[in-house]
Amino acid sequence: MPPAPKSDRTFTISELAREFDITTRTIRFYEDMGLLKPERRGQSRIFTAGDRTTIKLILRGKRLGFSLLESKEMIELYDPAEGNVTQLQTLLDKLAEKRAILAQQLEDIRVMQLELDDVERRCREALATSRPARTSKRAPKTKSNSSRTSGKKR
Amino acid sequence: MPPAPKSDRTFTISELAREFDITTRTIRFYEDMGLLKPERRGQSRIFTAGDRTTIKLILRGKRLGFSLLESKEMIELYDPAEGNVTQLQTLLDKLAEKRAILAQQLEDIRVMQLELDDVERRCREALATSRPARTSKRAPKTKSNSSRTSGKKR
DNA sequence: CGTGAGCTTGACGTTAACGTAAACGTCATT
DNA sequence: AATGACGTTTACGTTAACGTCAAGCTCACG
Repeated sequence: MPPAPKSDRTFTISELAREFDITTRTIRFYEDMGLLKPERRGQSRIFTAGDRTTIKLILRGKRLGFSLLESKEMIELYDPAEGNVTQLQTLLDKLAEKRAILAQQLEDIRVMQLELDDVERRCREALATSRPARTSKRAPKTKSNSSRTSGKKR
Repeated sequence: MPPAPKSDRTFTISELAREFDITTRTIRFYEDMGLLKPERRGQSRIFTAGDRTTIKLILRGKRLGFSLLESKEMIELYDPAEGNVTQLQTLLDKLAEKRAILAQQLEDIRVMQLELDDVERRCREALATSRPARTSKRAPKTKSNSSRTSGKKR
């Protein structure tokens, strides 16, 4: 028989666990939550490429701080299971909602990056002035002072 | 007496709670976690502008899925309290760590946005073909079929 | 003076997202 | 036939981040 087309590949629970560096318990938990619906080969679960994708989506959601229910919502948006056809407008609304969240996150990240830039800059300055400057021609000069020893007594 | 410079303004717990739409319980919890260190006026807590900023940082962290401990770490990076001066290299390492996380989040958001674009596009297509098209000249045509009713029996 | 608004400190309850352990089934191999 | 390597279910435990009382101070106001 022909070597089953790659798209039909199935996975065991431990294969997926290894691939995504999660435990089998976690995968079973996702099933309990209704996020995965693997078929059964006797007792054992058989996962499809679709299940694998779902796990990817869940983990991406987690990296952005989404709860499992939020991820579930988004996955259901993406995969309009049943009856959703009658709810196209609702779907568009939810899409806008999610977009708003992502936009806020983008802004939050942007600001955080700027702040990290600032911290790093000051940190490098401190390094440069505390050490006699490696190849620099400028004398150490015992510059003003740490400039970050402001406030916060105690 | 002069009307106390704005930077010296202090806040009560409920003022901050209202401003950020969180409960006083939450603020006290943040204090227990060591994130806030308000002074005391007798029994009552007196919050400074710095405390207010800290709350802002915490909430921004939460929007990105950071735990309180993670936010605390970042805040401590930003506000090198004590002894950190000796750990400049460690600080730079942690900065790089945080940057990596933010970069991953940016990528995650980018992909999600693309996916939402895709869902929305198909959604609008479905709307256009299901309704007879408002000002269109093209006949409804009872197009192929929903094209999204693939797989997933049951 | 008592009453309400706002503050305090416990201390137990709750939810999400798993961890962990027990007890068992099923093969393939030794 | 026993030993692993893998799978299963059931069920209680754990952590984070608060929620939700309870009981009590304290101060201005009518």
